[in-house]
Amino acid sequence: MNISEASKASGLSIDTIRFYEKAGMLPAAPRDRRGWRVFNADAVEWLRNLERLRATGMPLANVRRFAVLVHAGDAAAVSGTAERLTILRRHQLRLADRQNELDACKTYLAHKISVYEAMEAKEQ
Amino acid sequence: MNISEASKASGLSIDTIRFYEKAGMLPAAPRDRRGWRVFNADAVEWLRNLERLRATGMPLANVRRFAVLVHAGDAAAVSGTAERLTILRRHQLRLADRQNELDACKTYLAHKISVYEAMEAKEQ
DNA sequence: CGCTTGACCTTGAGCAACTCCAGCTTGTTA
DNA sequence: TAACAAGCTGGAGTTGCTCAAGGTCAAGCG
Repeated sequence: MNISEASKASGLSIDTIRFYEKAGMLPAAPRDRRGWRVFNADAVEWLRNLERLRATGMPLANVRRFAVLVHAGDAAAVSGTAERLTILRRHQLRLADRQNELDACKTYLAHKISVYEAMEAKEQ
Repeated sequence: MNISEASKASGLSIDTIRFYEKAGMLPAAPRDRRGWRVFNADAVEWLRNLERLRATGMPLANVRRFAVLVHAGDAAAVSGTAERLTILRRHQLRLADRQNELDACKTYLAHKISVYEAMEAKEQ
């Protein structure tokens, strides 16, 4: 799978994928003989995870730290479990905040839209 | 009400309020004799609206356009209703996307966290 | 009455996280 | 063999804040 397919499959733009690679958020993609990046199913799955975390506001620095822990060898796979849990649990809390913001905005929009609709109806 | 009180009441940082004023997203705040900005209840309510829209990802350019329409005179208050509705309805759609992203991430986190918890339990 | 303090002011630089662009390489297709 | 499509790199540009330096001014204290 090339980068444009990986982009479509993950929801990240091509530029963003290259940027993430350079930023150490994914293991450097292997290349074909032309020098093009090749993505397998695992790589794409990881891109999707990155997209989820970033879309919901996890800072790059945290995502990078999580990435390093996930892609480290077996030794780190053990020793880093606690830290990974910490990062993910902190993000769960952030999601709750986001949900509140979303709900507040939903309410605001519903209200304002009904006001403007009433104004339009009266004008006409 | 001074800027630090307005900041606490709206959830925007002091710097952000000044930045929004300069960016034309709020009517230039009146000043007291020292040159300090003064915010009344309406101004703070508007800051809260800005906070809701931005926290949920409306681009500055759209917020600014909405702000201009809202704070224009009576003539524009009539003629701009349709455009305001358009802006807000578009944002409602964006909220639905955000909700989906949030839910997807929630699921992912719940799954990953349970996996890591199982690993921790086994280690110990 | 002078001095310090604290909260605000402005201007401008810095930063995060992309996004876009110019110019180059390479397999394929006509 | 020339053109094309898709990728590559390095670097500049954009958005939306955030921070820092240096300045003003009313109020309180000695």
